[in-house]
Amino acid sequence: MKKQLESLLSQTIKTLQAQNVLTADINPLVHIERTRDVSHGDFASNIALILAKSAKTNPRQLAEQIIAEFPKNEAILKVEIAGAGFINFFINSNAQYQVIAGIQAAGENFGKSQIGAGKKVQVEFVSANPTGPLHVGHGRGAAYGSVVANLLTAMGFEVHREYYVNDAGRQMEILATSVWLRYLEACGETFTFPSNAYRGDYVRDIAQKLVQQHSEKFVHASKIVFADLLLDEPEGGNKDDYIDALTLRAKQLLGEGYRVIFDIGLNDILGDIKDDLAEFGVTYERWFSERSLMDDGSIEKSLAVLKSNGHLYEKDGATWFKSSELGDEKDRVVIRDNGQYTYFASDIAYHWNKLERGFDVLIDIWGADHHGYIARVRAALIALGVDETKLNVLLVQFANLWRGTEKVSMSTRSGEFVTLRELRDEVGKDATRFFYVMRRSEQHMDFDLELAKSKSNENPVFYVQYAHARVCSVFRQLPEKGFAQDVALGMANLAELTSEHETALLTTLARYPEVIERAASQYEPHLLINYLRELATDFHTYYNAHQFLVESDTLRNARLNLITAVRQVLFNGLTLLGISAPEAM
RNA sequence: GCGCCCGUAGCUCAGCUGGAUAGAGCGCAGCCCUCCGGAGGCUGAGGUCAGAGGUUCGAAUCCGCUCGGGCGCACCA
Repeated sequence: MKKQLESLLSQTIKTLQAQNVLTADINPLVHIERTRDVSHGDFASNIALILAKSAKTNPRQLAEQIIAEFPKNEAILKVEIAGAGFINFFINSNAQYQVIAGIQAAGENFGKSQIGAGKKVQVEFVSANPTGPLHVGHGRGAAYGSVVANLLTAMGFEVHREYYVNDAGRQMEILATSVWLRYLEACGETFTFPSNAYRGDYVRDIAQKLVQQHSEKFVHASKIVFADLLLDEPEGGNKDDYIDALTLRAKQLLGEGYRVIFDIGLNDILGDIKDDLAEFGVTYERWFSERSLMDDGSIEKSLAVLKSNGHLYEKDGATWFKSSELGDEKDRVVIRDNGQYTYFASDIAYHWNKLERGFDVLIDIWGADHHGYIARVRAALIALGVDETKLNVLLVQFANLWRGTEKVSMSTRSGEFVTLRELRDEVGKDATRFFYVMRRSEQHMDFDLELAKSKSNENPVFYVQYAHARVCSVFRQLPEKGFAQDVALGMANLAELTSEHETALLTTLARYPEVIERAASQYEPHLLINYLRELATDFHTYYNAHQFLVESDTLRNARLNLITAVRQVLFNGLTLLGISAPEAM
């Protein structure tokens, strides 16, 4: 309906241009919006206000002319001018009922479109280092990314979900070293655990597996391991230098064995992350290995291109990228003075690789603490000579956990962070996903565990799911009362749905495709959440005000068709969110 | 210090790319209710949209400034 009005309106504009009422050179963005107040009709346009100036007339007069030329249409009851020059459209009530048939016909496809047909979108999200379990910060990115991907899929895009695995680099080496040290402890060696190593219990668990699989094969006496090392930070040294030195020592002592330990750590943690995300309803088409970019020469190749384009230089033994010339605040190192690539170097290669795979749109979902990274990645893409406008970086702010009025303290340093798995175990998948995407992603959010768990109307997840269950409950009672649904009879008598609750529901249902399109195109899943809460509210209000299972066969079946449509839309929306639509609760 | 994000009811948050009287939930005040699931219903109070400017027919929304909060400014990822 909205689309129809928009196209009729732009037709009208063209007509007026042909009549020289409006100049031909303007090409206004015709925009129809739903009214907030019923006295303003169903839809409204501000087009006259926008064009009045260029038409050298006043808005109300222009609106007059627009209405005069507006094509006649059966669905439109009347068109009015209001206020400063708004054009209000009143829809024929018969047209309002069509949404029920539309929902029935489309079923699970209601709300989907083909706007993105033929376009490939890649969504990269989470991509946490496999150095430990996912925590609640990653959880928000996971929920957000997967819903954005679902929304884009519903718009007809070919969506490719990807997790970039940092399976190379210093952090992973520190993990491997940490595993080895815990392994040594398990084998009876005693020493002071480095301050910069990974201290989580999961490291001990992995070390234990190492013991089981390889017994004492990798044991070296702590005397030798720690011989002639630098000082650790608590002793007045530098913790980074210390752990790097220890890693080097590990490689020397272990030889090939170092890689075995490294891979055990990597595979164990990555496996855990994969399970965790799968249980959270988050799936990927591909887990992209950073190491593969080193192995196949991609990093070398992309740096070579940068070099030949004159964007690299040497300074202090390191190789720098001149990102400051391309919008970044300073230049960045791509090869360290010890010859190792920085994380940024592989990221350049990775983003180049993404574009070479032919995606029309790249979406990167990052934690908000990485925002400083955007400029340099963009700079790199420009320097490589590829279309950097395809890259969209979406930032997700952190979530604070609350238990009622108590803030749950989290500090990564002490290892006392709350994991995503713990959160899911306590709150459940549905509520976790719902709460994570309930707020705009770039908004800091408070996540109340007590509220998320509560079975009451204050809990929005419960409220929405309960609306779905309630419709199902009505249908369970149908045979108990000796009735059976007659869909055709109901469709033929939709005109009996005349109460304000019913017309409100009809409008809300009709809005669904618009909401999905907007949520998808702006990457804002919270719009869908808000919509579902409104739909649930409309339904509960209706439920409280009217008996559905009335004696009249025509009215009863009309109402059953309406609530069937409600159930379908609730189901479709919840499914896009990756949340279940229970039939009873 | 520089950069990015944010500031809307007591609290948590919406606000449809600049529109009509700024909304919802919770909380608060009052009233009603014994009906398909009481996991109710109705009404009300509550706002300098952080502040002061600018852009225009029109600003919570756009632009520059001030204040306040978060984050980032590595040869870490």
